[in-house]
This record gives sequence, C-alpha cells and structure tokens, in this order.
Amino acid sequence: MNAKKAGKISKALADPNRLLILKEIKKQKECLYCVDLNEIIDLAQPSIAHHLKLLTDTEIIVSEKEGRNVKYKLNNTVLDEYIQFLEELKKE
Amino acid sequence: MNAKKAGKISKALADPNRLLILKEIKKQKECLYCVDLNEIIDLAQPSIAHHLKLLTDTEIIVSEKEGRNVKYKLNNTVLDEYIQFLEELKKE
DNA sequence: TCGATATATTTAAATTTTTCGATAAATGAA
DNA sequence: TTCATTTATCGAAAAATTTAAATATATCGA
Repeated sequence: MNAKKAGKISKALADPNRLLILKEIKKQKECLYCVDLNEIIDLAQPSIAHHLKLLTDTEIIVSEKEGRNVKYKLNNTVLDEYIQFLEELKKE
Repeated sequence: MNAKKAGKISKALADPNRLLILKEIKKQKECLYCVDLNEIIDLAQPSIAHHLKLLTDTEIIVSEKEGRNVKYKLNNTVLDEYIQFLEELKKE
C-alpha cells in the first residue's frame, strides 16, 4: 500500500463516529445493517450515510444491497494492507 | 488502546506531509533532525512545526532536544498499540 | 398503484484543519 | 554581548470536514 492510500484510510479512521461504525460491524459478527446504525449513532441519517460512504470509498468496508437495506462488512484485506504499511514504518 | 486514542492517532496519520515526516524518520535510520525537514517538505517552517507537534502530541514520535536542534524518532510502542487496536477490529 | 421504509444526494452552515507571515524564544558562535 | 540559527507560538486567511434539512431514489407490502 502506498502513502496516498494509507493517508485516505487514516482519514477514514480519524473520526469517532466512523470508528463506532467499525466497532458495530465487529459486534454484529462481521455484518451490520445500515438501518441499525440510526439507533446506535447519534447523528441524522444523511450524516451516517456520509460516514458510510467515506468508509466504503476506501474499501475498508464493503456494502451489499439486500432489498431496501444495505449491509456492511469489514474488508480484512485492506485493513491488513494498511497494517502492513504501518509495520513498514518501523523497519529501518 | 481505546477508540479515542486510536482516533487521535488516525488523525495524526491522516495527512500526506505527516506521513512524509514518518517516512523520513524511517529513512534516517530512526532519527530525524527537524532542520532537515525544511529541505524535504514543501511547507513553511511554522507549518512543519505544527505537523511535528500533532505527531508528538499523540506520542507516535518522540522529540529530544540537542542544542538548538530537535531530533525525532518513532515510538514503536504507540505504533504497535495502534496496530493492535486495528487487529482487534478484525476479531469477531 | 400507493404508501411506508431505507438509503442516497444536494445544499448550506458550522466547525476544524491547514497554512503562512510575523514574531518570540532558545542556543551556539564569534 | 551580539549576531545567526533553530524551533515555537500567535493570529488570521484559506481549505477541508462535519452536520443536517430538504429532497430524491429504490424497494417492499398491501
């Protein structure tokens, strides 16, 4: 992963509400329904949609449409690549 | 590491110039002199100082005064804790 | 089809972040 | 002490982000 992509992912992770979304995905055993976030996150619906878009744009989460609903799950591959980028910073 | 701290670190990493600083620390075999950044980063001196402050505030880098100069090195511990936080996101 | 529900988009305001000029503070050298 | 160098701080402008109201779109069920 290059620095540009890592910067975008860092930015996606740089917000408490977006971290909360990721935490909820983890909580729901990998898969979260968008509609449930309205009860969890104290933001208006368009704001939640905005945060979900930022996260999906980086591909750190992936969305799947299911009827009227959208469900989200973590993309472990991208997360691993990001972690790898961070690990590289430690190497001399 | 809690989400609040992880959010601050994510924010610290969410800027191309700050990632460049970290890359340079790695390049200089762990230790970077602040003065050298002026030639590397295309920003005014106060801007560079601002970015360094954000990074040191999260303790992802640590500074050490050496005469007039300040040198910086990566804090592997904080970086590892941040990585651990990310790893936890993957666990069900 | 019609109404209800779920999500997305547009637009604009509020807030935060980034940037830099001016200047201050600290240190080393002459 | 005086001057040059390095870093930090202050204040303000510019840019980016966050938020929500209004509205649009999509889908389901009756």
